[in-house]
Amino acid sequence: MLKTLDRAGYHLTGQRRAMAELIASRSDSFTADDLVAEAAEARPPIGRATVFRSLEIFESLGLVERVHVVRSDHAYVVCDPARHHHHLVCERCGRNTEIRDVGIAAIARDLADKTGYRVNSHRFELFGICPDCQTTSPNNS
Amino acid sequence: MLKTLDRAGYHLTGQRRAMAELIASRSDSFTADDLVAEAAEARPPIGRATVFRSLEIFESLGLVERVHVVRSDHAYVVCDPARHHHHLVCERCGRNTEIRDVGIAAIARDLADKTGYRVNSHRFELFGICPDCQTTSPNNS
DNA sequence: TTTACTGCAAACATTTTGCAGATGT
DNA sequence: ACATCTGCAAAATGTTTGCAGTAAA
Repeated sequence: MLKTLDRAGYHLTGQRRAMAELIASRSDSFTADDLVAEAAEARPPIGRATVFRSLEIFESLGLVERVHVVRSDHAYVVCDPARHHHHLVCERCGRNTEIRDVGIAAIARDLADKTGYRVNSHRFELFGICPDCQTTSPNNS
Repeated sequence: MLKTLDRAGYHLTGQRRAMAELIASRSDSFTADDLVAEAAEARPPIGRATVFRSLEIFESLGLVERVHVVRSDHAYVVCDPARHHHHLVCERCGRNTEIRDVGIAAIARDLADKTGYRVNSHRFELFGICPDCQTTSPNNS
């Protein structure tokens, strides 16, 4: 992650290292605000503005991605920037599973043919309940 | 559209009728703010708060849907509430083409098997350039 | 040493809310 | 008549920006 930042010409500041650590240690999705809260505790502490600025950079490098979580927009998830992929997010705990391409690209190509659109990108996100949450507390609609 | 509102027990006020008309006349995607501007001109004029409240209702009834347009979140598109579908949005003009299910459901089912998640919903959105915009002004990155 | 980065606090944009009065049923 | 709906303006969110100081290269 740091390597990606460095390679892109960004300074490796203490804050960005701390950000990378905070983000990397997350297996679930998180909001900018979650991060702001944690970041204030980090060493060195990271200000709100910097969190947003970093997220922007991280996103532009494909290290994190914004997903459209039900009932609360703008969550982020960690990504492997190298591969095209999609996300499967647990609606209960926020856990995120990265999905390799599974034939969506072919469907997109097919739709391009049928509609005449030139399809530049697509977004495929799945929401559900992860295995762990299915066993724990099966209550909750 | 009005019928759907009525059947759901909502009052058919002048504002809601006007909203329905504004929305129905759109073949492209629009932001809440677009609508606020138009709504102020409508008769009867519709206030900001009412636009948001109406959009919320319309969305809950499946009459419109929020899509995650690149470079500007929170656009809305008109929907057929009866059918499961996806959206293909033109990045240039905002035009929206509704896509019937094209095998995504099967993929989702397959992923549920592989990951152990109970998949409740998915979101599949495509972005590109519509046929018209491809011929008109082919400049613009 | 030079330019990028950071924090702060203020500015912004967007959406929500309380309340008194208007309106649909 | 009664509950719902509306507008307004204020408040709550969420994100961005200007600027003076700080730190990386």
